Amino acid sequence: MKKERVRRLKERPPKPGPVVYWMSRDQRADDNWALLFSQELAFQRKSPLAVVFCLAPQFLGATIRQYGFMLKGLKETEKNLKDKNIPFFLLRGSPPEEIHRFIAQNKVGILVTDFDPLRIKKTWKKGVADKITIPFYEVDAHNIVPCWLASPKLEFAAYTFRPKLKRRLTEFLDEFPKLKKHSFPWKEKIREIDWNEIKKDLKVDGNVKEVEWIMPGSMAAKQMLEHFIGKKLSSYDSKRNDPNQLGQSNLSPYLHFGQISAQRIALEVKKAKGHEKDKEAYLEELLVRRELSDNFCFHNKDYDNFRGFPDWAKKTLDEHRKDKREFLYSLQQFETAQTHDDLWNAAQMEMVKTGKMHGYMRMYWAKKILEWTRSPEEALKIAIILNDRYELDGRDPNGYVGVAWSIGGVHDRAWFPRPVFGKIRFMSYKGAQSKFDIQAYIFKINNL
DNA sequence: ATCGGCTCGCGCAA
DNA sequence: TGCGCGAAGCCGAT
Repeated sequence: MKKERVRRLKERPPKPGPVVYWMSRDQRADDNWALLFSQELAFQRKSPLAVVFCLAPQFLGATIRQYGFMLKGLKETEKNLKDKNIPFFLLRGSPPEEIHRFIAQNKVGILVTDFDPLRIKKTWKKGVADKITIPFYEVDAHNIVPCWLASPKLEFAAYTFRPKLKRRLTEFLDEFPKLKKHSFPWKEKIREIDWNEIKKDLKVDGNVKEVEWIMPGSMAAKQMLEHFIGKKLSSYDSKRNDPNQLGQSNLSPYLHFGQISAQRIALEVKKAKGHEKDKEAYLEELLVRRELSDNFCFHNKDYDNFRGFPDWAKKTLDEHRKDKREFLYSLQQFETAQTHDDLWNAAQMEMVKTGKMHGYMRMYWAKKILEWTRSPEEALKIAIILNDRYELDGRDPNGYVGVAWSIGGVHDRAWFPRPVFGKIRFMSYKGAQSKFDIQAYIFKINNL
């Protein structure tokens, strides 16, 4: 495995004792560079290896919808790891404290974790690094080209990022080695995890129900990928922006929880039969836009607030603060889909009912929140609250960048000015009408 | 249906 | 310093 996928978070001489992978963003046993690196270290040292996941009692407003999806995926991962003689421990509580406690109790020699650009994860890792006295590594198991290598700075747009990413892609888009059976057994007794009890014990919002149209876990993710390649890829370019066509890959919930690796998807799509145009359209989204989202959050501490917008966008939004808003809605009115716009309401209901709004509608939805609230700050806040509450793939760099693109011109350019939006790109009901059958979409959502 | 204008700033060529 | 062009558009003219 390429050593460039690994960074040191803490330099200390290694101690004897097991290698532990603190799994967080990449919740899978297969195709996981952080786990593969951990096993490589453990074999070199002839030491036991374990995977640890720390379940935070609450996480950025997540509900049972997301926790349920995650826990079922983790249960499967526990089994896949067990098949390789790698124990899986589920801790509960504040991650810095619990990880530190685990390391001390089990006399761990080296700690490895996966990469995540979000603020809360950085804080957790810093908390752990400050407490421990062993080497601590971070592996980018989520991106194909490690985030810190793809570009050393905040990229202005996709066109500035694309050539940098592509230059590195041939080098990093390689096959995964197989996870091996681990031959140095864990010494202590391994307690069975009672998954039902853990779910019952959660103190998260139970009002946003779990969804049934998509099955959680790595196995289901692979089936979804096969289905996408077999049935949808060949018309991806023409169908993906029509909310009435089932043209999207539906892989984002799995990608968000790391139940499948983007690198695996890219390898399979490249191998697949089909037109280059469709493959390229999909790979553009999977690679360039996804990894650009990590770039944005990694290099911009204000990735989820107004200060993170580009200067031209802040300036133009400031100049239009006093513009008259034709409609004004509260969070509660948005949440319950009580606007005057039947298309907007349908998009909101799609998200509430299924946990996944169509990609085209996500743009329209967020831009209308800007149009119908008192300030861009309020709009951004409402969009993030709703996205994180209902979307299976909420709390993801992709989500933050999506609303920042819609409301704050991030990775976009200036357009002809108009009220409220200023030079931020506008989208209209009429425009949607010219692209797809709005009534058919509304009908479909009402009948879910 | 299709086209041009609208507008900003990065990155590269000169 | 100039120039081409970009993550998904809109609008009005033809």
